Amino acid sequence: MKRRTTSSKQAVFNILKSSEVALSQDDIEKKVAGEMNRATMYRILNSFCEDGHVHRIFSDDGRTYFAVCLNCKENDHHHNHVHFRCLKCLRMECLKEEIEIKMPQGYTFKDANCLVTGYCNCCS
Amino acid sequence: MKRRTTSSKQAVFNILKSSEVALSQDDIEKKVAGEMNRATMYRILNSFCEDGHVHRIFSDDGRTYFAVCLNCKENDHHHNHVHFRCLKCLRMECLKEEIEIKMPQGYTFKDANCLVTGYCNCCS
DNA sequence: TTTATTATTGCAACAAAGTCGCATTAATAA
DNA sequence: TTATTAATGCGACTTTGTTGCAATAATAAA
Repeated sequence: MKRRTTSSKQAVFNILKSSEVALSQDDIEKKVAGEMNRATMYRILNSFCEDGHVHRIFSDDGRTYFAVCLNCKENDHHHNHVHFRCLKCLRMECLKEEIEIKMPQGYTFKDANCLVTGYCNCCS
Repeated sequence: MKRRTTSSKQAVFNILKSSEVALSQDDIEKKVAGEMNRATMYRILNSFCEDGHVHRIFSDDGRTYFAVCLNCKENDHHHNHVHFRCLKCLRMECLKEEIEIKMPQGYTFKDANCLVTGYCNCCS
């Protein structure tokens, strides 16, 4: 299934790319110009994740956030950096810090999703 | 609002206590003897979390898992240990390892939810 | 440039997790 | 034993996310 370039995809990608924080589908819907179907947007976001352009962050607020992969090379996605969600301004951002996880004997690591909540420097 | 001891609460707590893995509401419903209303169970689980007897794990499968606090003292809950979910047997367990997260300047830490996916020693 | 192919979109319906109001039941205190 | 109010069950609801299907449009082929 070869991917096709569409204006919807470009719009979503530009919003993600120009955002300094991770965005939920809801956030993106508010930022996008005009109308875009929710199902379509989820399909776009899912395809970005599959293709490795974007990564998901599963938050404790029940939403999934999306952010462009900055330090990930093609075929080398390391998502074991820490995400931070401010409990006051609700912004979700990627922290620089990476965590090292020693897996127990016999366990195989696949992916990590590390979320820290608290207050950012503006809200502390 | 003083808490009251009920058989439903005891049942849920015993299930959580005797489980070596973290359980979702769905998991508990399957294990509980007889019927228990879903809303009731969520209320029970939420009260356990509020009281600090149980902690939540937000998983990438969209569910919330619950586990008794083992190494947490009253008023000192440190949930910055790592959780692991096996992609094959779907078990969710608490790993011993604790992570240290250096917060950026001005940020306040509140809680951490760190989930690793992969394959456990049985499924590797 | 025109046509054929098939990825993408929008719509509506659906699914699952979790919450909430309200009347009823039952644990605890008086 | 009675009064108080926390806990329960029920049903309706919300939110996040997915899916089938017909219509549309991006790309390849002619």
